[in-house]
Amino acid sequence: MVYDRLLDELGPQYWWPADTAFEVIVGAILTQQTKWINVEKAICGLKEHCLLEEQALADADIGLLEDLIRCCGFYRQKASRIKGIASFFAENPMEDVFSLPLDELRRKMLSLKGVGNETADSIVLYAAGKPKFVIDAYTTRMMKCIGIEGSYIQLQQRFEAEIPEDVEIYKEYHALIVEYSKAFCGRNRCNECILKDLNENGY
DNA sequence: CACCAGGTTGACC
DNA sequence: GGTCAACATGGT
Repeated sequence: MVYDRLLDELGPQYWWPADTAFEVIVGAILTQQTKWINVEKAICGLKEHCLLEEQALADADIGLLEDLIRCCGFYRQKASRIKGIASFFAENPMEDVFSLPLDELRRKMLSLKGVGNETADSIVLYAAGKPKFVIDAYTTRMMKCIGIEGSYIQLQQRFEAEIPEDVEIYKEYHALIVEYSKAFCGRNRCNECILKDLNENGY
């Protein structure tokens, strides 16, 4: 299995690095098309200003937010989006929202501005701890390299059908694919070994 | 200097 | 249903 090989080669990644579920959610928006190192800087600044909390972030000055997250790019839309999402969770306690059935929770997250498929699944998996496999650009490219193309949902269904429905495995596998791709794959092609392994030994 | 990073949205077909 | 420009900074 590719999962076992990646785990063996790279070791556990322990994603998502964050102190709280709310930090995961904010980070999920900030990391869109952005290197994690820049997200860490922004998270750090938000923490210094005690803004990594639902009500505080919801009430924060938009100009201050823009300054604090400028290093993440798309800073104007991201500032208004994390503020909007903070307002939602200030009104709807996370514990209540996360206790919704998985599909309902996912739809609820998708209804928030700034939350698309990947971000919704990152929140469901890494913040709420429920089994939804996250498909990102690296995963999409890896699949394309072995001849499998499809919509986000189609790729996700394929993964979820191939591997055990286990939150810890979902978390690690996605993280491993990202780290492996960053280390060994080019922009338009994947490492030959993993492709061969995927074809011959399965996910 | 060109290219890309752990995407999403709204407009349009 | 799908495609596509726009969104923006920081590092190689």
